[in-house]
Amino acid sequence: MEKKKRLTRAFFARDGITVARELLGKILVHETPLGTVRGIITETEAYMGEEDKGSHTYGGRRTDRTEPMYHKGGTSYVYLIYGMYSCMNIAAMREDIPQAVLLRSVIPADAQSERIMLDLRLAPLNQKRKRAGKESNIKKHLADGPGKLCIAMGISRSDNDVDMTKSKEFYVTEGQEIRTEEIKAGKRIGIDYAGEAADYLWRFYL
DNA sequence: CGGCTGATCGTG
DNA sequence: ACGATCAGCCGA
Repeated sequence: MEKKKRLTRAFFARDGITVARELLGKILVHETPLGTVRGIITETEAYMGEEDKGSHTYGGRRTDRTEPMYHKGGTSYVYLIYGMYSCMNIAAMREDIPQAVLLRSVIPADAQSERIMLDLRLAPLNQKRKRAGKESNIKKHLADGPGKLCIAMGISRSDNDVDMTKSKEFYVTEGQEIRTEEIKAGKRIGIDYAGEAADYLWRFYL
């Protein structure tokens, strides 16, 4: 396993759009009970603080839930959505500036990660119904959505408000070089209520 | 592939 | 009440 450098505070202490673009190709690492999971980040969204109608912090909503967004760049923000899924974000900028990047999609960085992701993804489904044969379909959609990403990487609300520039279990490392022409931009997903902000091209993917 | 629906619960 | 969602199911 080649050694990759961990991303430092300086990386995250920039505006959310820059961090969102530059996180593409980087590797999210999480220590789980099943082993170390590494995912190459392939899709992100920027949430740009108190002026962004799409953001939880719009209008200065600094609450217990949104508090991690106000923390230093590199702080995790994991919240429960629709009562049953988690969404994983990393705060950008500095203390009191609540910009953040939603991680929407990763692909496994190695064979061990792929195996663990599959196990973690199958577990809840097996519980619901004794359905075999779903494996091939799950493999095609291992972590291609914010909820699926969290399940596949074993991320839950216990991973909220972690300083990812310091943690030994939860951090981001350098990955593969991405040329700017490989980065595509689109509208953010699932924020139709956000008025004109729903049309901003703040979603980035490879 | 695109569209629709039920599931489920912490937060404000 | 309401989601920064997902799986399952339907029809084309």
